[in-house]
Amino acid sequence: MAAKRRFRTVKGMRDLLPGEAGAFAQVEATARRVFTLYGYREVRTPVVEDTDLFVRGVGEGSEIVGKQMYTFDDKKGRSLTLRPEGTAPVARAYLQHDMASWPQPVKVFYMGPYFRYERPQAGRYRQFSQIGAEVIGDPGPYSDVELLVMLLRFLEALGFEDLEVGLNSVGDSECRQRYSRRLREFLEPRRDELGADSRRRLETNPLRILDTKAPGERRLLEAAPHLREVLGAPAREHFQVVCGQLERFGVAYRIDDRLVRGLDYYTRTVFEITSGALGAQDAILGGGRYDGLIGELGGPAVPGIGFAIGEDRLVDVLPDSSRLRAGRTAPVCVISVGPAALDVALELAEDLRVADVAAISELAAGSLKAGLRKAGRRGCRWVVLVGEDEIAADTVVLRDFENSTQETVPRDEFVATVKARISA
RNA sequence: GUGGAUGUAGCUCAACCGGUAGAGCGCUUGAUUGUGGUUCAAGUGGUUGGGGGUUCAAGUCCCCUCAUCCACCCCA
Repeated sequence: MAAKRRFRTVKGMRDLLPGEAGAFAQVEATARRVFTLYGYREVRTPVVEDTDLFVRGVGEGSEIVGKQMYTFDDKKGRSLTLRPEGTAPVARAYLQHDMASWPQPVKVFYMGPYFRYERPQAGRYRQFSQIGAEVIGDPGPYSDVELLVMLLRFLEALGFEDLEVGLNSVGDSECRQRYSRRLREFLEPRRDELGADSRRRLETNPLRILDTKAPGERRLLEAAPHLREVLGAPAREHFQVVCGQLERFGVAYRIDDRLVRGLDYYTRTVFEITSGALGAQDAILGGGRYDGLIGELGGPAVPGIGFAIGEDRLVDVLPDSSRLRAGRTAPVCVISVGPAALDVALELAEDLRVADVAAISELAAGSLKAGLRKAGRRGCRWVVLVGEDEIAADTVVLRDFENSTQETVPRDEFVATVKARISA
């Protein structure tokens, strides 16, 4: 390698170059538009939080808290953490700013970078982008439905068609405890059929055994008791309303008994949307209800529900229609023929921008030929040319690459002419 | 944290059984005077990820290391 000691991105982190960054911007703009349509408002919380917020919020038993956090001490010895997820910070903000005194429920959305120290892989980075939304303060199932419908609307707006919506209910904490006990009773006698990971989880978090990928364990679990069979009446009714309403709104979903999520705060409704076009990390979004989280953080018993979209994964499988609308450079390129017209070229480009026409100026070109070649490669369709002749005649040349035609127009009319040609 | 694969020019790749690197794309310039895309020509570009070893000789074999990718795990 020519430059062996050149700096590069840190492991698990990446640069988004113009093409990719354009797709991200497109996705974010769509999210803002659709979520705003549903009455959600954007919030931005800090990237760094008190470590304890995640320990308490996400759960000590979770893998995230256990081994994936970027945690460090600041100069005063406070333990801080780069946020690994977005719900706990929003819940914190809800309490800190007493949003309980706002009209309930509070509906917010947010987007930005998150950090998890994991081994990078397809669709998994140490810094990744999430777009999330939360509804805090309504315990009812209709909020679940509206949130899911909004999500589908958003994906539809981006041109997605064949996505799998998985749905389940993990019940309230009493149901979960009851179920954990049953599952343990069922699996304990078959302990030696389980892998090391699952055996460990048998003690710590039996529910997580459900989403194992090991074929042998999956077969074993077919005979296991179902989570939804032990749901208490309130959780069961909640889930029934959610399912019924989703059907009413034409949302195609699949009930997935094995769908349990890794963050400890989830209760009742949980969901996940996957894409077959991704690799092993096929979840492009996941979420659920967290009726106990705010209480866990020291607040009142306020229920909530939300989701997080893995923007990197979403962009990976973004339909071409959305991708094309992203990118795009300026359609007009202003070239000076020879150095004598540089100042005029600069001025002409500025005239266009003042008139709201995106223009790129080609000021570094050597020959006119080189300038035209660059304009073409940059994807510009029109070129405005000025040289000594044009300055003398007070005109500019407007060339149309697509039709290989050009016209000479008076300088004081060129902006209007360019606008007319572009919109034609 | 565990396992597998791969590291040769800015990018995508080639180099038979070890004989001191090559193509395409890109970039720059030119094909008469101020006109792109196609074509043609020339130029640019590499201590073969790094270190050590074996050998007369290593991109090629061995060891170490680093990085990337994929999977487990985890989850968005």
